[in-house]
Amino acid sequence: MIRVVLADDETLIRDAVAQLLGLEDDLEVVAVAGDGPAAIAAIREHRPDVAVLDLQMPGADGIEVAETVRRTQPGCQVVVVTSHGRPGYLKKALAAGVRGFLPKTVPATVLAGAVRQVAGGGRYLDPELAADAISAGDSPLTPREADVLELAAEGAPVEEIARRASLAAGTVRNYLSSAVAKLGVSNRHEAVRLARSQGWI
Amino acid sequence: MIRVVLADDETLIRDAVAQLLGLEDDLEVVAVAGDGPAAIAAIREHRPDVAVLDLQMPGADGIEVAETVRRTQPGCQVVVVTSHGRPGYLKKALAAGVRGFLPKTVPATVLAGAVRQVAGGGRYLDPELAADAISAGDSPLTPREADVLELAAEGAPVEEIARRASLAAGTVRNYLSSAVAKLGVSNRHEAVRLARSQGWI
DNA sequence: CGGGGCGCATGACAGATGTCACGGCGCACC
DNA sequence: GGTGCGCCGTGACATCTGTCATGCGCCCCG
Repeated sequence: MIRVVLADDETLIRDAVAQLLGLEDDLEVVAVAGDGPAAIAAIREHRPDVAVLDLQMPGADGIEVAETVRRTQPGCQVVVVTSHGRPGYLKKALAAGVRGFLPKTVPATVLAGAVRQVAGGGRYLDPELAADAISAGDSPLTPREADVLELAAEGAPVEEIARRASLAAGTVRNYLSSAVAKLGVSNRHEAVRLARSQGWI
Repeated sequence: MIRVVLADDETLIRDAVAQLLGLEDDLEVVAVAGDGPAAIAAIREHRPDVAVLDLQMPGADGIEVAETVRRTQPGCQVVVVTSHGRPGYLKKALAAGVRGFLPKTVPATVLAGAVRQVAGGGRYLDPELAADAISAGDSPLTPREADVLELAAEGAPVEEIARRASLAAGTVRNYLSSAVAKLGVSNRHEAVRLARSQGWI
């Protein structure tokens, strides 16, 4: 019997997926959680074989939880499920020791299969996402460029970004400018959108 | 027995929720669909008592589907489920004849209860969302302001917005300026974010 | 040890944006 | 039949952005 802890912030989805996994003969959902910290606590307490984590959760996202789990409980394998299949997310997830990664667009049987796969020491990556991640390449942005672009994401003016990043306004403009150039777009907002879609910020 | 058609673009969620509803003694999921047009076709073919629709779907969103259903099959009641509980969405949904509206954060039992409620001719609105929608008030934006703001949402420059809206650049600036003033924010991007969060665009 | 990349900053300039004032047109409501 | 409001536009101005050139210091790698 494979013991599973499930975390997703949407109760309806959590209940439904828990039901669904519970119907499999060899799977048992031993606990569920609605946010990152609760997931960490549940995994610590119930010591499951596999943790199925939503990528987007309040408190701590699936990747942060995965990192904690890897450090504190190497025996627990992590599968991440997400609505947003950004290439950068898959890379970060793999770096965090995640063994399974799939979008919510897959059929239920695939999730069950992935859980079995990682429980047996294997891996399961969604082929589409894996192909995207490989072909997408790494982020061309330097760390500071990414920082600044992230602060620019909410439409804040340069001056406010500068304050929040403890930089001079001119420096912020330079970073934004080089990010825009690297991404081949025409203004900061398109740069934000592109970087977001790739999971670079 | 209440016959249900379920539509959601994420297969995993669709499968899971279908399972879950199917476990209820008095509910029967007679068809599922993964996008708007497929939902319309499935409802036309299977003539369910209740249609449970995700708000975000490719092709036609839950509200468009609801409008079609109301026109062509008044006997089929619609419940809309969403990840994004924007006040404006609830208003639009009610205007489209939707009888039930709830976020995906509710427990599974609530969804089943809502389905029964609307099947019996009643309504079910999530109390939180209903309160938000009432207190949020209507959009202060004029139709054209909303149009222009929507076109500005992707970070397009004024000139492009003007072309796409068939307006003079100065007029676009005026609309953006008045939208920014009405929303009490400091630039167009914050205006877009606020209007988005309220479901006004 | 000498590049080369990166972080940080300044200054200057063109172009885009936000603001304000103003005017005309059409429509609905009193 | 006026009065208001929304819609559409122009022009001018201050400010913000995007771009470019340039400089300094740091650290890593060959």
